[in-house]
Amino acid sequence: MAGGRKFMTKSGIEIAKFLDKRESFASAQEIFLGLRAEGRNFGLATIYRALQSLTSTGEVDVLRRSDGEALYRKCGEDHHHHLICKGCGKTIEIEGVSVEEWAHTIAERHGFREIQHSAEIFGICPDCFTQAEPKRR
Amino acid sequence: MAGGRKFMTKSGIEIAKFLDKRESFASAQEIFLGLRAEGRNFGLATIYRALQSLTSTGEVDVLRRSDGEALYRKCGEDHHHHLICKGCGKTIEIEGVSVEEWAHTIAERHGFREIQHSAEIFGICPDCFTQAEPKRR
DNA sequence: AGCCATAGTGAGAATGATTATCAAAGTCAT
DNA sequence: ATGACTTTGATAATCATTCTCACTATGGCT
Ligand SMILES: [Mn+2]
Ligand SMILES: [Mn+2]
Ligand SMILES: [Zn+2]
Ligand SMILES: [Zn+2]
Repeated sequence: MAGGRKFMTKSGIEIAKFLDKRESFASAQEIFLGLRAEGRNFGLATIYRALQSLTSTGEVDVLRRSDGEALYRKCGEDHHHHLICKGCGKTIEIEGVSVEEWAHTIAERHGFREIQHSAEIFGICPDCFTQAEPKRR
Repeated sequence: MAGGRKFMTKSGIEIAKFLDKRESFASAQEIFLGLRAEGRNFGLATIYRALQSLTSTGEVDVLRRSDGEALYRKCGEDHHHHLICKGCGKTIEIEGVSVEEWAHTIAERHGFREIQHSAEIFGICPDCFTQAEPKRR
């Protein structure tokens, strides 16, 4: 299901590596600044291009922040959902057999085909709950 | 859970009525043009303001299109999810006891508090599947 | 009716993420 | 090295959303 691995440019590989080191979702702008902070300057266009390529193959997951900005994360190969801390952004990959069944059952009941679904959980992680200050954004 | 009904301006009521007549999600821009087509001109600022108020009370649901644009819909009072046709936009409100349980279980297992969740299903409705041409966008 | 305080409106400017341009720089087989 | 092709990135263009702020509508009061 993880689309045929696509060719990746030199920059694309760097950007994928950068995402690999992050545990949380990051926006294109954050990636841009994060790489720059490491001394490696890429153009924004290059970053957006790489991100487009990476998401099209499923190598990178994307979701939308409440303000509409797109967030990217390098994830596991297989289908999964996310548990995300609203405080620090910590992200845990989760499975959801019951969700898969639910989506399938509902869709079938209404005669829908070519089904997709989204399901994410947001909350405050234990660290952020005890600490006054969340670690990061 | 449906927040204390908030005061609504005259324009806000009109905009809520407009959404009431629609079965699908609509963007702010579509609402703007739709109202204009009915001869009633509202400023975009007014529409965005009303939408903000309506979503804050939970009277109107909001979700993000894949391109990031926000979509709004007048929905039922109680908590629910959506089954949305990718062809015509037809939207069906669905319940998901199993999803509620899943979210709760996962969150508890990882010690997360203040839980929220999102879960939507997308597909092609029977009408759009048989017809060559989807009705609307 | 006339006056005044306050809330609501909307044209237009500002913001900010994303995309489009396109010329310059890199790659690579011959 | 030459030429064909790909990649890059500074910059401009888009476009949804928010911000400004002068103007209008409303409602209480005399
Ligand atoms: Mn799933
Ligand atoms: Mn639910
Ligand atoms: Zn946290
Ligand atoms: Zn349909």
